Amino acid sequence: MDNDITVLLRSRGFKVTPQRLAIYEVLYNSKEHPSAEMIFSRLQSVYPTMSLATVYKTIEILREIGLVQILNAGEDSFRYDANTDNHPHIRCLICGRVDDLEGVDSHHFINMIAKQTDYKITGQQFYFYGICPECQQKSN
Amino acid sequence: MDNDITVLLRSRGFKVTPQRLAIYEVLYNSKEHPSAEMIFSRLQSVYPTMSLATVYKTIEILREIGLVQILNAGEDSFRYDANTDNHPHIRCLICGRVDDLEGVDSHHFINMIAKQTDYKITGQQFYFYGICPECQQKSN
DNA sequence: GACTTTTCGGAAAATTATTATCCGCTAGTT
DNA sequence: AACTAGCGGATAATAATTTTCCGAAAAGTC
Ligand SMILES: [Mn+2]
Ligand SMILES: [Mn+2]
Ligand SMILES: [Zn+2]
Ligand SMILES: [Zn+2]
Repeated sequence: MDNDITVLLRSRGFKVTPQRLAIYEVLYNSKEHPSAEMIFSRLQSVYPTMSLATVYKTIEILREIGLVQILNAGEDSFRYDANTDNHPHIRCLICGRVDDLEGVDSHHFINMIAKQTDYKITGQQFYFYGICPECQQKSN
Repeated sequence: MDNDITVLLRSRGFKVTPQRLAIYEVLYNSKEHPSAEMIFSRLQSVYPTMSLATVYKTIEILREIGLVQILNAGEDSFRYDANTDNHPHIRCLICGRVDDLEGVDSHHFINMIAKQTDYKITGQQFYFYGICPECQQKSN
């Protein structure tokens, strides 16, 4: 994985830097769809001088080379995901966590839509919201 | 319709003003899911002194009383819709227009998701992107 | 390894959609 | 007509993201 990103960056004319590797590693090892701020603070101890702008600039490069996707879960900031497969997400309206919706096959639904529109569909995002298991328990 | 909103506003303790009626009317008579800025400039000629802040404040009230829904089509600003049914939207990546996807039945898909997650689902947004018929023609 | 070129990271300022504040004014009630 | 809670407009504030600028670091060349 560390090799994948190194090769990819270089082949696309981007330099390989510790910051870029570190930011990707946070995303790659996380299932919580961190925001720029979350990535930034997670790396504070390792890279105390890192700028938030570096996080944003790096994410844009990672998106460009196809290593991350940008999620808009209806919050005031974006979330980022190293899983670039198009998969649906769900956000808890109480604690704010954003999770994957596992094991969902959207193909049938998407094909149905494609047949009913004159648009040429190139992508889609499905966002659900609700209450996560933990928050359901707490409210009982 | 003009009566509906008047009654609704008053019954919820909001005053009925020309600006509020005008903003709702723009949304009600539009199929293009205008942003705050679009609503604002459409009303410039009729209400030259209207503030953009008034548009935002009014939209929030309209949302609160259930007359509009807020759409996040992945742009840098929100879109607003007087059709408060939960229905999918599609945005053209070339010209930027946001359209309804008509005649789509999402119930089966949503029920399938609901069965596969431990979340209690309370809502969802389906957002597609692609190329609209007009832009497809132009690129030929 | 030294030299050169190109791109980068960090700090700071800029941008921009949206929200908050403040105050004279208006809608709705009596 | 008078009263008052809520409003509209101007303006400032907020906050996520983007841009700018420059010394520094990475990759290519010898
Ligand atoms: Mn995900
Ligand atoms: Mn719509
Ligand atoms: Zn929760
Ligand atoms: Zn188009």
